[in-house]
Amino acid sequence: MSPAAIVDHAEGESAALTAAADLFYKHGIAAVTMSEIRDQSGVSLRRLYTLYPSKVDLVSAWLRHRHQTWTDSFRHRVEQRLQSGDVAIDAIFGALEEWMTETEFRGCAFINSHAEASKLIDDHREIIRLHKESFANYLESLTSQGRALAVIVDGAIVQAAIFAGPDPIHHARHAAEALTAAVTDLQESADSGSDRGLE
Amino acid sequence: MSPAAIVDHAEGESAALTAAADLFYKHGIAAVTMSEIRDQSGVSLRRLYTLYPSKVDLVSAWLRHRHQTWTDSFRHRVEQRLQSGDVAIDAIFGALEEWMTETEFRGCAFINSHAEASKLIDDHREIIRLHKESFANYLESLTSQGRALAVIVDGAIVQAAIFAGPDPIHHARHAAEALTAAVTDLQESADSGSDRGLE
DNA sequence: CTTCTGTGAGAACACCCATTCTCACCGGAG
DNA sequence: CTCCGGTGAGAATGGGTGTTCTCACAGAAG
Repeated sequence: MSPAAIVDHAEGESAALTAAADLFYKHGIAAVTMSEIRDQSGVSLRRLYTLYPSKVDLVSAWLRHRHQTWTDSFRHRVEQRLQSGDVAIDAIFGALEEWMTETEFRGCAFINSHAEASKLIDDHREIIRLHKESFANYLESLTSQGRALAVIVDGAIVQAAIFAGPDPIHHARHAAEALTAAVTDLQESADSGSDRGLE
Repeated sequence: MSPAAIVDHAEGESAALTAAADLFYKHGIAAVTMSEIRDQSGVSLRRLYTLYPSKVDLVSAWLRHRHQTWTDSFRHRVEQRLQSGDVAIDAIFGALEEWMTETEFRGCAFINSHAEASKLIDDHREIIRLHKESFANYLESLTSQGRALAVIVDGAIVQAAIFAGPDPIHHARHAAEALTAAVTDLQESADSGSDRGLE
């Protein structure tokens, strides 16, 4: 039971999950075969099935893994911007835009998976709900109006996947600014928020 | 070539399309087999394939049909509310809420289809884009900020499909009101020009 | 009546895929 | 050295699916 043993046991696991993540995200769950995952990962079918007893288990592992990595990456980007002096809305939408302009961007893995309706097990639906719930909570910790902001962001993600351009995210940012500005107005006039170019 | 002949030629076509529409929307495209469409419609496989040479053609016909029927239904609901004196935002979100609370609601057929990525032909992607484009144009004819509103609405649809409750649509309406309120502020009071539907 | 066209019912075909199995092989244990 | 558990490569299995084909039949035309 040395540390090396643990590494040994996990051998190929990370390669398999990485390949699965790449393929599932790019092509959708149903369109990817176990053989393709073997080809891309170099992990044999036999080992694949000892690591994940069925494709369902692999999908499940992918969704959990995706939740972790995506959340980490997004929060990291947001926090970087916050430390650069960005206000919350700018940090959030800057991070989103950065993600959406990646060449591999194909929308939200969880929304996409949810659309493959009948093939999903209840287990998967639960992970999807939890991811969206977690994301909304995070936005809520950054701004008031977090739930409404989450709706806007999901709309932007979906439209960015359908139309390839940058318009959806700009419209979303515009809506988000109106949303938070309205609250700011209510919250006392305070200083005169000179509307920066909302572009 | 009497009118009866035309009817004869179309015999079963409507039944086939109705069944396909129901099944595709409920279960997703890939999950529905031609045999299931035959069983539910009563149209034999042979006739099915003379009407639609391949499943791809049937999917294509469904998307076009869905665009028509959904758009008609939505506009009808909106116009009813407008005539009842609702302001544009209330008419739009009232119509949406009515749709989303139907028991068969499973999100937007176009967003869902788009998520089944690799199985879609370019033809289908184009229909999906056109539908969203058309919808945004319609919102734009009803309110200023139509594009941003379209983003919010898509977010609400997606979240309503994931979470079953009414919260997403309420958050969306809240955001939409903030959006138009902000513009109204800028535009001074002014009167509301009632745009007739275009197209 | 016969002939021809088009149909329904369903078998047949030609794939594809998740999952399992075979078998030769390799490294460690005794 | 032999023995053995676990492995990779890939074939086999069992089931499913889009599409086509067979065949018997119904009805219009001659």
